Amino acid sequence: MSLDEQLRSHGLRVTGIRRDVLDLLQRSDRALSHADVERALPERADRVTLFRVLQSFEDAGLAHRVLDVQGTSRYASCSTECDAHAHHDVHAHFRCTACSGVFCLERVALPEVNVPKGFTVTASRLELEGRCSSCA
Amino acid sequence: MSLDEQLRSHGLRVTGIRRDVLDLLQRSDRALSHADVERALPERADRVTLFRVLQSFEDAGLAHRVLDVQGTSRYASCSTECDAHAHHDVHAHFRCTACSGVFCLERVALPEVNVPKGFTVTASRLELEGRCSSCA
DNA sequence: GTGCAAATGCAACGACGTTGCAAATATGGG
DNA sequence: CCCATATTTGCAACGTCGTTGCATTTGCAC
Repeated sequence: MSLDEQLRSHGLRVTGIRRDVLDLLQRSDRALSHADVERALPERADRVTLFRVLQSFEDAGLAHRVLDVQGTSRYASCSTECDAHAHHDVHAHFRCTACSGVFCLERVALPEVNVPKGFTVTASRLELEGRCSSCA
Repeated sequence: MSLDEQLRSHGLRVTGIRRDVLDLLQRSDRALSHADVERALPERADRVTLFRVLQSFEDAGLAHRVLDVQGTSRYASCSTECDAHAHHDVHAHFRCTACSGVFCLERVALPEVNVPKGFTVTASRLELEGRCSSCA
């Protein structure tokens, strides 16, 4: 499916910036921060616009947000199994403490955990930390 | 062990602010943000000082840092099994998406995960998300 | 008590993220 | 193809979190 089709099929209008950002995310092997995107974009885009584009992708289910070791948001394009309502809880992540990179890993079966009385769990993820191959 | 003894035994000088902050952390059932601490403190303390106090606690192994759903740092006092060098990788966490609260949970046995070639894992945690009892 | 290292307070700064508003643009209907 | 309109973009301003540098104060060892 082309970039334009993907955007439209998720209810988003097609614009140059959205096309460029989606392309970037899909080519990347890791989650990209707002700053990464700004740097890598073929043509300058307003900072605020990028925040909004990334947010629209998350709302539409085209990308999902994940925090890096510093607490900054990064975005990765969703695999096809994601949809707009349940695309937060299928990933395991690896966070590099050196470069702050975030990588999506395979799905894993997660252990059961007892949560305190009255708590409701909507998502659970396994989060790994360490050094990625570039920072080893 | 008294607050003062705990501070001293971790190589920290005893000051009023440190005592107050450590007391707060140990009484709390959840991880506290810098802003939480600032608000709850018996007497006004400089913002920067609080950041440094919390950081010193983390460095000394008296508390550990954990990010909430918004990516803001929160601190929780360490259990006795923590020490200055390896107190990052023993917890499972629950993050409330409503109030951004973070709660430390019991230890769990984590599943093995295949990481890409060249990656080194130094810590792994199970992270749960949902609503805490106060926000249900 | 005295001296020194450490802790505190203050000012300034930077990154990240948000909001409001005006101008530009994508898209559906004629 | 053009028009009307809802969306998107750009810009300015703002807020929070977190850091750094420096002067002052304070804990603590002697």
